[in-house]
Amino acid sequence: MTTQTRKAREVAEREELLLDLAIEIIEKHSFAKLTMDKLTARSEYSKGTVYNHFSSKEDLWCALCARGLRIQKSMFGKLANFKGNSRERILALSFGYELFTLCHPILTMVSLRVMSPAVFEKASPARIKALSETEDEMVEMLKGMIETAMANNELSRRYEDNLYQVTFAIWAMSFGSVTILRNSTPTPCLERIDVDSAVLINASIVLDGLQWQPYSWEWDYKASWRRIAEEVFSEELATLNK
Amino acid sequence: MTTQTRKAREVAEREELLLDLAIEIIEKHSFAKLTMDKLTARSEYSKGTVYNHFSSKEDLWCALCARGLRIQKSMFGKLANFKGNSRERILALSFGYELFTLCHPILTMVSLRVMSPAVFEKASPARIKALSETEDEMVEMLKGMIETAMANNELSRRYEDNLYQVTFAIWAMSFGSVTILRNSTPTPCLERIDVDSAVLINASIVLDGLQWQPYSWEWDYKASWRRIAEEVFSEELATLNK
DNA sequence: CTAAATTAATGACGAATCGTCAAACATAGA
DNA sequence: TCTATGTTTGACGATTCGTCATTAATTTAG
Repeated sequence: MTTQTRKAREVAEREELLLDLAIEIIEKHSFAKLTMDKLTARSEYSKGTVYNHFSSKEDLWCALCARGLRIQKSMFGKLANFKGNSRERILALSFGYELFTLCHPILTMVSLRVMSPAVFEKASPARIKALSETEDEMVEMLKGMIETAMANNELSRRYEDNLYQVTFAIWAMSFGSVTILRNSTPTPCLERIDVDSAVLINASIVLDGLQWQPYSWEWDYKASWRRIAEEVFSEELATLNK
Repeated sequence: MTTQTRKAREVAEREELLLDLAIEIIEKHSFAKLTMDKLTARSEYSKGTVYNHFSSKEDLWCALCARGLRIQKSMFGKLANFKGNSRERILALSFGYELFTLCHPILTMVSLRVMSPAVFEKASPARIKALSETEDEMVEMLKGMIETAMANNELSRRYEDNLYQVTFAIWAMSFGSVTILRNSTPTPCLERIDVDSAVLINASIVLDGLQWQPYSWEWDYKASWRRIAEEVFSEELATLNK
């Protein structure tokens, strides 16, 4: 029915609007200051309506997290037409993830917070389903790239029988590096490393460890890093430096 | 004065007691259910006294986090008398960190939560100082091990001029692996890897990438992992399996 | 086009929580 | 014993969460 779909679209649009407002509140004040009352007050709707969208505060958090994952996925999708060797393409993923955390620090912080059973228990099932599906799609994308490279003999066959282990290694290093860099309190260790290249170096160490060719000493991956910035993510970088 | 020190000791003991109770509350209910009122009710003190210890709820979180770091540090201290090559000793650190998250899941969860500027802003300065000092001590311990190994030519000299970068790489991989494994929602990727050896494998990939000798294919690090369990952490493992 | 039925929006309200502070209490020294 | 200093108490105001009876809007049936 056309009225049905119109209604659904309006609801979806309102939800996006509410998420925009929620982000605005966190930006202006802080994560703790995001309350349902404030969100209601800032919107042109009432509390009940807000609760029609988000079954609880935790559900709102998950909705923000889901938006973050949607953005990540769309950023990863951009490297479909990026030409480069398989290692460069993996690096592009790491680049994209770091760039996401820079462009959307609030959504990043939210994902970190949401990562806990206590939160999931209070979120609506539909929300959780959407969330984990998007996550799986991204994992599968990374795994697909590893599979192809393995078929082409570009990395060690030692982990051939469990590609998910390799996926996990790359994922864990990206996540760990970026999370510590961007969310940790300032510490002497972090002050003494080059923040701009830390993620590239860490990814390179992992890829070297997987004997993923060409090795870091056989190829100028700093140049690749710059090329990824220009050819894939110029748009995001422009808005970031505006 | 002896009364002074007695007073101070009593206060410190009471603080530890309150932390025990806080953990108990989170264990029995959930992180969100830990309220100052409940903590007060469960203790034999009043709200004002509890607030004499913790300037805010966030300060209480930081206190829990500080306890976690103290425990981690004491666990790392245990491997002073562990005999093994330098790679095995690094692995023992990863093992210790993972074991900590298994023995103290609540403290681990808290550390993750606390990792945000918004929380630190509401914690007392003294608490933050204690926290970051303990953290630095652990980073320096790891860095020291890397330094020694570098001096003995046991890993690539490529990162010689910035040992903190190597420190960060190992730290990021350990943190990322454990955090995703233990805090993430169940996802197909994680269901298809061997959770018990994932941290060892990821650490091995990083160490191979650093060309840290002997390589993972030249040495039975699974045996090292078992040896670490027996020789260093048998005590903790016993309480874990009780 | 009107009236009934269904669906959506509203905001006042109860319960729970945070952090404060004037008053009660305890302790140490004169 | 009495005073000065420090500690403990719990009632209280201010917020916040989530609910639900009431009101408004929309759809359907006649």
